[in-house]
Amino acid sequence: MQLDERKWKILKAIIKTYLETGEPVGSRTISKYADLNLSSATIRNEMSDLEDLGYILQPHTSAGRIPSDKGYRLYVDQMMEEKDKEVTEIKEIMIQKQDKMDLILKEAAKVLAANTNYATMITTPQYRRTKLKFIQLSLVSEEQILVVVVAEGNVIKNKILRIVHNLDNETILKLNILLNSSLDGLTIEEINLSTIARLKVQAGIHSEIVNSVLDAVAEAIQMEEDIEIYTSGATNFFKYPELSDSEKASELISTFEEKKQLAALVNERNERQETGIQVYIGNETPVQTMKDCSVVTATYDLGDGMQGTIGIVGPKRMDYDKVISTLKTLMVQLDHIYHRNES
Amino acid sequence: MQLDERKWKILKAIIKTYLETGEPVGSRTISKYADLNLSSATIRNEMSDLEDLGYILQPHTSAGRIPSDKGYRLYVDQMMEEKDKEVTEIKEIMIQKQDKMDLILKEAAKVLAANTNYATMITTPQYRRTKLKFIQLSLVSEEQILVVVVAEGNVIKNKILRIVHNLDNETILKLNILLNSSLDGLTIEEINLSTIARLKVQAGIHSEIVNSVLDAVAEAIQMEEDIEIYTSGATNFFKYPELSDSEKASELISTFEEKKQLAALVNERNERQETGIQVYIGNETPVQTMKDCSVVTATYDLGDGMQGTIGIVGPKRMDYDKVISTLKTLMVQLDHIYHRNES
DNA sequence: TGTTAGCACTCGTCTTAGTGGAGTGCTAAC
DNA sequence: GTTAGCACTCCACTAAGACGAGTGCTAACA
Repeated sequence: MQLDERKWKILKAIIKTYLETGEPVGSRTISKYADLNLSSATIRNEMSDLEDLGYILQPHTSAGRIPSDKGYRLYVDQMMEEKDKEVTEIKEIMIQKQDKMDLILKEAAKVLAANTNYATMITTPQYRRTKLKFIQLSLVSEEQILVVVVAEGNVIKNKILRIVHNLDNETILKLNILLNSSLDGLTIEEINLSTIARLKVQAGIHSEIVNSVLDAVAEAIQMEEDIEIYTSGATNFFKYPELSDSEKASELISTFEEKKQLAALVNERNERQETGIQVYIGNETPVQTMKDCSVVTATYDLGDGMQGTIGIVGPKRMDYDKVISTLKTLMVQLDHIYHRNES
Repeated sequence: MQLDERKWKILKAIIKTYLETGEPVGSRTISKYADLNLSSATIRNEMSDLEDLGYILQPHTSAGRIPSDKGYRLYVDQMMEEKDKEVTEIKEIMIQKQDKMDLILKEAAKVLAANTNYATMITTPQYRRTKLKFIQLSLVSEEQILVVVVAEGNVIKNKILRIVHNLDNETILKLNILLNSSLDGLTIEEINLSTIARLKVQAGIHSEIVNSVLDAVAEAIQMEEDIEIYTSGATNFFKYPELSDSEKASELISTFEEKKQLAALVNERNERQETGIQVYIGNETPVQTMKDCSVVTATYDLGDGMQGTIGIVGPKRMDYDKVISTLKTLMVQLDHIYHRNES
């Protein structure tokens, strides 16, 4: 059996109604739908078919129907196609004077949560294949030197090193020049053993410092350790009865608090490359605790190979339509903000 | 009427039992207590007195008694006196190789939450009256300079400035020397208008850069904006039936997620200077949403005027004994860790 | 052949009444 | 001053019943 025009309309009506009410929807409710003009009995027949096809299901006999994961999936896929061009507007995010991306991201998570009434997460961008831009050593006190590493995209890392033998400013200057001239513009993969060996020879008696500096460099460019995940609106789960019983809510909120588990969502790289938006419904999610939820993730791209992920977690009866539009808008905005700060 | 020895013993027994079970405790339960040897009837009489005195109360007729805020308060005050010298041991916090205080604090919040089964929060240290140690300007690209400000306690701030007219390295060097010689060792209060005016005169045509740099300095030393609060174990609220109904739990967890409201706890500076530990019971708390909870805060002090706050939020029937011991131990540990990293 | 009205049936939810038990306060005796 | 005993209170739990939303099926209609 195929999904004809009418069945699709009915399915859509069921899903939409369920999204609003959160309760199983019956045939009479759907029969009142304007552009159908069918009696409840007819609807019942069609619903029975839709159930056989696996798009909807009954929580128990004599209850209405609710969409199955398969039903949601169809709905979402269909919708993504329709929405693909259109990008709606949401209010400009309030950006405080701080030009720090971190704060903006935190704010974005908050705004998103407030707007959608779902739980949200956002990661700091990951600097894949980022190049070194600048290294600076300075003598802070007699036995401490400060290492500052700037990578492409103005990612800055500091490290304080303890040193054994005294260094004078002139030596530091020389080391600075040496380091910058040897390493400038290289990616982490390009700094290999031979580069390092050459560096050490040139550094002479200060080769141990080179080691420490390289550690700092590695730390600065290495993303793994440094990826932060900001979350907001975890308590929104309480707004949806199907998720708000103690046990489920506790699990979900814990997951959000822990953050580590959320990394799984980030790392699942988007198969849906075209739009960068990925929807996981129910069991499709890589995070087990979210099996009763739907998760929508979007990848934002700031150029220079910097990418981050935004995610929204809510009940399966999520307003997919709005969520996807909002995410798209946000991605565009992040892009703007970033490039405005840049120039 | 005064609290005689026997009443005090009974009150303690009631509170202890209630701390464990979380349910109103009746006279028979207490009568079984070893070192009392009284019948339930006698206990009932005493309990009636204790109720008149306001130390315990009945949720409803024919239920057992639970401690009132006043009862908890007496219990806690008494206990703090007893525990004042003793500092117990808990397992060493796992410190990863990172020598960053931030990570340690996050970890500390987690360990504390896991250990106590309450929700915990910890603030990054606030750098009051911190002195400037070092300023470094460097040319990163043609129109960007990097400002690095190091304050006492090795707090490092970075800022990227955009510049209009080209600067050569020599000018930068001069500015560096100028800035460091004028500002080194000063606190934020000591950098006043006359200092700034003098600086600008000396900087000549580059006085606008001085402005930007001073902004960065202010930002680096200013604590307000920069105080981070890490939280952990917010879902522990679910473990205590009296806090776990949707509404209360949601409010509490929101408060923890928001973090802003938590600042109120931090800012209430400890009246109890001697130990640095402060206990708020029920309505005593400055945060309204926690009126059904108890809050224990401790101030840790890393020297150099750097202080932070650790807090634990749980049900009123909190294991005050353990919490206070644990907090004390943690404070000592933070101190150790910090000074080990320092030297 | 597709659509519809009608009806019996199912099953979850809400309400109500009833029961059991934990705990108290009071009184009288030791 | 302490204790045993008893009547009383009130919550928590359970079972039974009423209600209603929704279904599936059948028969009639266009």
